[in-house]
Formats: sequence, structure tokens, C-alpha cells
Amino acid sequence: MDELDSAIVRLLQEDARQSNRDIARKVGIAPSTCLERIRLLRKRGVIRGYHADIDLNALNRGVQAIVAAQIRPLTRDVVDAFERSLAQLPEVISVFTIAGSDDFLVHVTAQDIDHLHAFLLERFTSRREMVTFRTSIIYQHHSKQVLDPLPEVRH
Amino acid sequence: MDELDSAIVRLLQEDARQSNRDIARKVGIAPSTCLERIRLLRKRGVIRGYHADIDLNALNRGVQAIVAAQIRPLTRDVVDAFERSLAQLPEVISVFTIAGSDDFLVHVTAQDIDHLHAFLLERFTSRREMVTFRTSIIYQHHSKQVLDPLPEVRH
DNA sequence: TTTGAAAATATCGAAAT
DNA sequence: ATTTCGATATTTTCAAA
Repeated sequence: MDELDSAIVRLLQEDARQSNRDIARKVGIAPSTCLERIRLLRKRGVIRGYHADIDLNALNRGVQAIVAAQIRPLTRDVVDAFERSLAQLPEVISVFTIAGSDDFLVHVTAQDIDHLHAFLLERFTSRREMVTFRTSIIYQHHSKQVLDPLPEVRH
Repeated sequence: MDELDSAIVRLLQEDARQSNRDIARKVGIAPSTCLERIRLLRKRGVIRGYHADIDLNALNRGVQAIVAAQIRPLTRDVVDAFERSLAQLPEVISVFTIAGSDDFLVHVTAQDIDHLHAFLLERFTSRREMVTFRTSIIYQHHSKQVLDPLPEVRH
């Protein structure tokens, strides 16, 4: 990851659909070099993928919430099964496994408040491993789409 | 948003860098039609952008945490200023404004635990509007990259 | 890394279904 | 309204320097 790679990564975060040629021009290298660099970044796992960012309203997901969940026992089996089953639910869009009094933060979406309520009653309340969960409606969510590398640690 | 649009949106979520030609072939329409549909989806704001997904470790962001923050007073001025100042911090990658006992969930990243600690001490502890905040280290974060529309509500 | 050339793709207007 | 066609511009891709 030199300066060139960082610049390429930054541009692809800004607009993943711009042409290799444009990226090459902006960072000041030949298109073929740029192409090869992007390939390597992809292969090394630095670039994990390219994804369109879609308006949740257009996906009929007008309501969002964060569910803070506590489960027991915290064994690998139970934790893994819980995570896997969450991942299968269409309403679940992201899961944070965390340390602290809560074990998970689950970012969920639904058509409206009624669907959110029904979803939580059907998929959360009834779980055997669920100890408690608290639901917080999300008023707004702003996510940074372009992240720069943080400065290296001085030795 | 008909079936065709949904299919295009799904494909662009899976891989935003595939060619218009490939997308057209996969959904079974002419490339020119596909191009026009993608343009309209973009124009209508259904597609908000295309972004490369980058490995946080490669960005020197090996540690993640969620900070649940409570601020007062909850006036528009204070809330807006708080959100704006968070957005400027390189460590902050996403902010949820929520209802409930906490007002914000702030997703932050840092080089390591020491930097996270220093960051929180410098940028959170000292704020005048901050009533309390609790920090939870993130062990894992899984985010769905492809979201389908939720079923329409029956009338 | 770059150059250069061929193959693939994007793009647009016009005509057709 | 969508598609097909044709024509051109642009881009990707790779072999060779």
C-alpha cells in the first residue's frame, strides 16, 4: 500500500464505476499499470468488492432500528447459530458482535413500524437463547463512503 | 421500480463494476435499455452511488468500537453541531441518531486500543454537551451488501 | 512501468416492433 | 415504451519493449 494504491483505493471508494482509464489519469499512471494495481489490491483483499449504494426507501425499507441483544449461554455454538440465523433474515442488514453488557447490535429494517414490531415479536422475542433485547428506532444514519488510511503509529 | 429495475439494482449491489453489457445480458434486455434504466435509477436517487468496499485493516483501522452517547440539550442547534463535528473526525465511520435512552451510536475505528482510548479522551470526554457515553469494542461486524426490496404491504 | 494494437464495451441516434 | 441496429468513441486487455 503505497501512495498510489491509496489514491486508487480512494477513487474507487468515491466512484466504483468510473473507468480504469480515468483512475489512471487522475493518479498519473498508465492505464495498464492502474489495471494491474487494482487487480492486486483485489487479490490481496484490500478491495473486498464494489457495491451500489441503494436508497432504503426504494427497497421498501422505510423504518430502521438498532436492536441491542443479550444472549446466553455465550458458547461458540450458540453464538454462531445466532449469527447465522440473523444473517438469513431479510430485515437484518448488519450485525455487530460486541463486548460489554450487550452481546450484539443488530441493524434491522422494515416496511413500517407495524412490520418492525411484528418482525421483532416473531424473530426475537421467542428465541430460547435471548435474555433481553432493547430496540431503538433510527432517526438518521450517516455512513462515510470514503475512508482514508489512518496515520501509521510512530515507533 | 418494476422487476427489471429490481434485478438491475440487485446486480449492481453484487458487483458495481461489471459492464452494462453483462448486466443487460443477465436480466435479458438490450444494453441500450439497460443503460437508460441505470441512468434513470441514478437520477431518481434509487442508486445513491457506487463504492469500493475496503478492508479496514488495510486502512490501518484494526480496532472498531461503538460509542453510545447521550447529549444535552437536545436542541436542533446542539444536535446538528454535534453531528457535523463527528462527521469531520477521521475515526468516525458512521453515526446513528436514535430514539431511546441514548441519542447517538457512533461507529468508530482506530489503529489500535491505545489510539481508540486517546481518541475518546480527546474527542468525547471533554465535550460540553456530552452527558454520558459508553464504549463497546466490536469483535466482528458483518454487513449485508445486497438488499432485496421487502414485500409490499397488502391492503 | 509504459507503449501500442486488437478486442470488447459504451454510447447515441434512428428506425422498427 | 422498448428494442434492434449501426456507427463511432472509448475503454479494456495483454504482449512486448
